[in-house]
Amino acid sequence: MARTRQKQSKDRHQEILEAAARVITDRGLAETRISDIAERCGVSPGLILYYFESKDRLLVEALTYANDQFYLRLSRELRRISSAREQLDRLIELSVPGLLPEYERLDEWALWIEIWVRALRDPAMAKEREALDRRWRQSIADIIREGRQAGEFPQGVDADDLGQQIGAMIDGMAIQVMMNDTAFSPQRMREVCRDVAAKLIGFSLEPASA
Amino acid sequence: MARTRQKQSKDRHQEILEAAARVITDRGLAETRISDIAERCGVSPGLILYYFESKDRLLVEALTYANDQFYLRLSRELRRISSAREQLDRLIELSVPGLLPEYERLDEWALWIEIWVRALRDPAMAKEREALDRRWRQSIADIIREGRQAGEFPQGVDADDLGQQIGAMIDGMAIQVMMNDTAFSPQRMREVCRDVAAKLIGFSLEPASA
DNA sequence: CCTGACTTTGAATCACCAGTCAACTCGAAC
DNA sequence: GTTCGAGTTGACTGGTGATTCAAAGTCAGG
Repeated sequence: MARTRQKQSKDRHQEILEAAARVITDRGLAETRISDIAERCGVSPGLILYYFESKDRLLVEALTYANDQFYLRLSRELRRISSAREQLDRLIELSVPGLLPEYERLDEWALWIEIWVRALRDPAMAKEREALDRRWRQSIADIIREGRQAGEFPQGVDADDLGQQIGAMIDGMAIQVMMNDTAFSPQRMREVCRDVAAKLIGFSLEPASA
Repeated sequence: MARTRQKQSKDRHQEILEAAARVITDRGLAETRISDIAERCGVSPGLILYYFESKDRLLVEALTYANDQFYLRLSRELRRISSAREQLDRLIELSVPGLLPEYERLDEWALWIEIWVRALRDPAMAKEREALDRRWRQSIADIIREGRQAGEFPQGVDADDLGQQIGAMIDGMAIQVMMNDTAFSPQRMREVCRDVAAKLIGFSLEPASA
């Protein structure tokens, strides 16, 4: 059946993307060879280029794919939480590098930095990056809007602006944590992020929960 | 004279570092060839490796060198300003990518991202990065301490913690601005940074100056 | 069983580039 | 003016890795 073939082909496609993301995480974009990806899939190097036009395109797709996965997981989780406060907490938790080892997931942040570098010079990557980033900031802004509607958060600064500010803060701190485990621990990042987010949005943390 | 030789040699050393930083800014670390650097210096490729043990060491030194230059410029400027408020403003101005074209300087931030990527896997780079970053956050914390001593800023959160928070915010926003000129302009970043910094430190901006 | 399209292989090609090296230049010291 | 050695050149080497390709394998449908 054409269907079977198509499905098989699609699986392989995805399999390669996953392997690529994994290799990039482990070795870095610069040290990623097609043969590494092939090895990880248990196939020959030639096959990689049978499924992808070029190494470059594959890499961009892989970076995008990995970030998509993260986003899907994030929004699936948030959908289950009703309180905006708790949504925000969870979003922060999921965004702190290395805080939740149970996930055994790729280091999303290492991939983000690779995306940034590449986006500086590769227009295709730049475009993808913008979409990914917009979506991410949107999630934050949506939580704030919901929280306001529910009366959990006060009115105030434009929600999209806050999304941008809180997003920037998370990005900046994630870099520190990722680079420099000792001076700035994941736990500390979580605390500070909650704190600053509260201050920016304008609600106060219960003294007990700090 | 030995002196002359030594000086000449030192100039060449620095000349190569500058050329390297320039090439990295233009083409990105991944696309930087020894021959590009040589060409920029107007010398032959062989000479580059006469002065530097290997390409890798040269690149790390060049990234460090460029950041040093930025820091020196920054602290030279800040030393001339007595008001902490104005020091903070100036620090923000100098940190916003592309805000002050008159400098015609390298894009420091593009280099920072390269530093981050490399620091993820190269211990030598990681060490340099940490020192550079510490110094940078220190500058912010020092401004806050001075401002408090002078009564310009209220007492409050630990100055080093604030340095970390404000530093992270600047990092995060700089990334956005650098990547995405349209959605977040340098001017806007300056405003937002001042705003958020004021909120975090706990002073209020005069309505007139906004 | 055959056939033909899709998948997979791995050897061959091709370009590129870091690093080496033998030779050359040239100013300084004597 | 001769020697010395740092500075400089650019051709060469060696290795690497993306991409190509012809051949082989697989499998669904007839």
